[in-house]
This record gives sequence, C-alpha cells and structure tokens, in this order.
Amino acid sequence: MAWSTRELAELAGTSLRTVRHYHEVGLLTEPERAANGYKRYGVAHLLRLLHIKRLTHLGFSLSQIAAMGAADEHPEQALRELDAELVATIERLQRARADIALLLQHHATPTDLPPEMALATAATDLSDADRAFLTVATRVLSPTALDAYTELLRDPDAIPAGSELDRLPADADERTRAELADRLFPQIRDQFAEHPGLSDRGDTSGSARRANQTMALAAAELYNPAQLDVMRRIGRRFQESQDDPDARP
Amino acid sequence: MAWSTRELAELAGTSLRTVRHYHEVGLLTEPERAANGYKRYGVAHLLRLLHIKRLTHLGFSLSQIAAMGAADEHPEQALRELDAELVATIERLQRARADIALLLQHHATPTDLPPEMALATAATDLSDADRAFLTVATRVLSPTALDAYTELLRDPDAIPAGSELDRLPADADERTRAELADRLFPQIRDQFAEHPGLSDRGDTSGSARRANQTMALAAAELYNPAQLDVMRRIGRRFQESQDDPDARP
DNA sequence: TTGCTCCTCACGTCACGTGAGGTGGC
DNA sequence: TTGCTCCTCACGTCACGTGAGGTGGC
Repeated sequence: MAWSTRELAELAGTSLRTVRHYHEVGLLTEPERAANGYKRYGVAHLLRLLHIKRLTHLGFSLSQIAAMGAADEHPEQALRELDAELVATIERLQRARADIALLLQHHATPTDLPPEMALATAATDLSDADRAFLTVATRVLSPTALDAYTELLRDPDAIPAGSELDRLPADADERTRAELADRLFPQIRDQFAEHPGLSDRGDTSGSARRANQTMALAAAELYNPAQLDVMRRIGRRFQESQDDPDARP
Repeated sequence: MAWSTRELAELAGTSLRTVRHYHEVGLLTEPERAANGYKRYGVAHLLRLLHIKRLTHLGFSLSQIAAMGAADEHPEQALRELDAELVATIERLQRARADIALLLQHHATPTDLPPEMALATAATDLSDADRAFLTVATRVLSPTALDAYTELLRDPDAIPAGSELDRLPADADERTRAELADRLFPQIRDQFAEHPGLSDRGDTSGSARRANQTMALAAAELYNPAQLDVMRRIGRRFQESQDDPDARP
C-alpha cells in the first residue's frame, strides 16, 4: 500500500514538485519503488516532509534546514538568528510602508530626493533642471552641505533671483548676462554667508574634485549656454572676492 | 565627458550588473557609445536609475516599475496595492516570530503538530509512535475531531491504559492480548462517550474512508503486530456494542 | 610590456512552477 | 482504445552575482 507521491504531497499540504525538489537537494530521502517504478512513501517520509514544511514556514532556508539535519538538535541558536533576521526584514518593510504613507499623504509622486529635501522642495517651484541638478548634487555632496541646501530651500527669500536665471534664454546677449550676474552675485554671496555648509566639500564618495566635476557635468547638460555663462561669471566673482583679502603671491 | 557605467552605478549607489540588468529588461535605455564602444551616460540616465532604485526599495518589482512607465503617472493605486502586500507580508513574518517565541519560551524543538496540540502533548509522555500517529491523524481528521483529541490529551486520566499498550511486545501471546483488550475497551469506550467529537469523520480532505485508510496505514507501520491485534480486538468490540441495539438483519 | 577599465556572453542562485514526452494498469 | 496516474528531463521565474575571455588606452 503506502502512499504515492501525490498522496504524500496532499497529506503534507505541499505540491508534487516540492516533494521532488526536496529529493533533488537531499532533504528528503527517496523511498523504495514498487515494481512499476512508482515511489511508495511511508510515515517517516510524511513526518520529515511536515517538519521541513514547518521550518520553511518559520523562515528557514532549505540549506539551513539541511544543516540542522534530521536530528532534533536543539535549534535554539538557529531560532534566535532567524528571529533577528525577521526583525530586520520587518523593520525594512515598515520603513517602506512609512515612505508610502508619506507619499500618499502628500499626494506626491515618488521622488528621487532624500525625504527631508523632497518635503523642502515641495513648497518651492523649482524648474525641472534645478530639481535634476539638486538630485545629482545629493549623490556627491556631504551631509553637511545637503543640510545647508535643505535649509536654503526652506528659506522663502532664497528663490526669486534663481527663477530669473531659470528663465534666461539660451541666446541672451552679453549685456543681459553681465547684468544678471551682477544682480545675482551679492544675493548668492549672502546666502553662502548665511549657510556656510553650502561650500562644504568633505564629501561622501571620494574626492572633493570629483564632486565638483560631477556637478559641473550635470550643469553643462541641464542649463543652456547663457545660464552657464552667468554661473561662471558669478563663480569668478567668488574667486576674486576670496583672493582679494588673501593677497595671492 | 559624461559618465562611464561604473561611474553611473557608483553615483546611484547600485552595482554595475544592476545597471546592465536594467538595460536587458528595458527599464533603462542604453546611452550613446564613445568611439571605443564605451557607454556614456548623462543626467537623464542617472535620474531614471535613481527613480528605479527608489521604487525597488519601496517594494515594487521590476515588471511593476516597467508597467508604471517613465511617466510620473500618479501611482496612487499602485502604492495602495503595494502597501496591502507589505501589510500581508509583515503579518506573516510576525506570525513566524510569534511561533519562534513560543518555541524558545517552552524550550521546545519545532514540532509538526498544530500549536495547541503541541502544547497539550507537552504535558503527556507520548511514545514516538503515538506522537507520529497523532501527527498523521492531524492531516486527515476534521477540526472537530482534532479539538476532541486535544481535549483528550489534556485529560490526565486518559493516558495510563495507553502506555500499557505502548509497552506491549511484538510477540505477546494470545492471552495477554485478549486480556489487555478487555481492560482497555471500557476505558476507551468511556473516553469516546466523554469526547464524542473523536469519532467525527466529516473530514477536511475528501472522504471519511480515506481518512480511516490513511490512519490504518500509519498504524500498520507504527505499531507492532501484537499492538495492532489489540487495536483490532477493541475495534471489533466497538462494532458489536454499536450493532447490538440495532439488531442487525 | 604591464595595469586598469571597459565590453559581451553566459552560467549560477533560490525554491520551486510548468510543460514535454513517455509508461503502466483499468 | 481511452483516461488517469505516475515517471523523468529540462527550461522558466526573479533580480541580479560572478567569473570567463577579450579589447583599448596609458
């Protein structure tokens, strides 16, 4: 008599393929065959299969189960380790849920900025280019600099000049560019003075030069020639204002 | 200039293989090549890659992300569905943790019995065969019958006769077997009277006959010939006691 | 010439799912 | 002969990891 593979699987509440898979990986010994080659399972196989099923439902991997062996070695250590893994997994999923809740609450589309910065930008009306540039910046700047940027974004006075730069057409003439740089420089200088973290380049992923290169590359792709020219002018003004008091050799 | 594959991966905080995998599945368009065949990525690729990374960390599958498209279609529906999945997963993991906590608390090895029954058997000293038989029984009996068995196991008076059967040697002689059956029958009859659910065969997985066949098969493998003989004698007595009042034709 | 980076196959992982093609007893 | 069950390959899934073997510029 004994049980066929299908009967064994149904008794254990698993699938045929699962039983065969456990044979393949050596978790479950193959039973004797009938004359026609059919497998004939007994109680021991059912017990083993149920035991494996129990352990997999707890969260053990098949290789962990194999390592535990058929013996009922007190798996206390294994249970504690598994529990720690479960805790970590649950926390990760709960963080994901919290993120989702925030997105739903603010009726926002998933953004690629760090959460605090995403919230800070929600109030402002950044151009696509500015938002993209900011996103790139978050990948290379130090936490200090990022905090400073986040604060800057929360400052309602910080934006108006920037929006004028955003609207600058690519073919803006020399005088327009010079004039805009003149107007923007003191504002930006004041903002850097107010948020000294902005110039922090103790960055996260290597050298400060790399960070600046990356941001320059992003800017070159995101802004038009006139905008880039104005930025360069402002940058030169910064250099001059820093060089002046130092009295370079 | 632009970024190499490695640079892109590092900026996004992913692996080289991940970037290439996203190309393979069409999530990320391949960029233009340099003269030497090297890929050269721009800001748009980094933004897309960061977006994919964000969504995968939330728990979306790559095919779900592909379905959402590059457009920022309001994924509110998708977010709600994902959240429901996360809730279900978290609950499953928490049930596993609760099971583990019980095992650790009772210093028990993972068993293959339903939890309440496992607790009930902890107090009794079932033989391996009895425990195995009970485990098989849980796979074919109805919830009603299982509840009755669980109650029976909690009853401290129910066991002594059984342990005598457990110790019966395979070559026990006719008289010993008859005598044991005589002694056990009234006890078992009383227990069936007290726990009428025991004979419930409105089982879960098909027909009552299958349940009885399965349990008979398990018994035949778990008990020795003398024990089986005693069980059969008791079974016959049951039949007789039920047939008597009916006055069979 | 040696190192380093980049490239494209292509197999491996994990726990099975899902046919494909064939056999045996009623 | 038709159905049904069983069997053994063997490829597919998912999101990549991990070499294997070759090229190109310093």
